Amino acid sequence: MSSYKKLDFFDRVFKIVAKIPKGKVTTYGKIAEACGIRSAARTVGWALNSAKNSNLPCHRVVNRFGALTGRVHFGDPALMESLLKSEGVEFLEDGCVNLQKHLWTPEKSFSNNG
DNA sequence: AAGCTGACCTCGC
DNA sequence: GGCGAGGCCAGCT
Repeated sequence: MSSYKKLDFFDRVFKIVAKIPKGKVTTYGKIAEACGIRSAARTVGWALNSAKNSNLPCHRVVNRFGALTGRVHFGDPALMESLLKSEGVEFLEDGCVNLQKHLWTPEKSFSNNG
């Protein structure tokens, strides 16, 4: 079943990111893995690049360190912090998100053509 | 049309 | 355990 359209993976990311619960954050790898391809972690980021044009909560997506890498696309890192903090997400001295508390794992339930 | 780049992660030595 | 290279997909030049 590896004959699915390529764009399918791309869309897959949008659906997952769109399903991220408020006050939670996930990582690119988790999304990529949920899509079925953990190696496509960077593609997930690229997907968000186009997703930033949508209403997807891109700010809830961070790297495995919890650092807000997409700050460049948001304009300012404080903006993402403000958004996340507003949702109740805690930050560490390093400026990273408390993944151990807010780390959310995407569900692959929808992967069943749902 | 071909090649490089991009918000990353995982594997190999 | 640390460093280096590979992988995935799409967009831009």
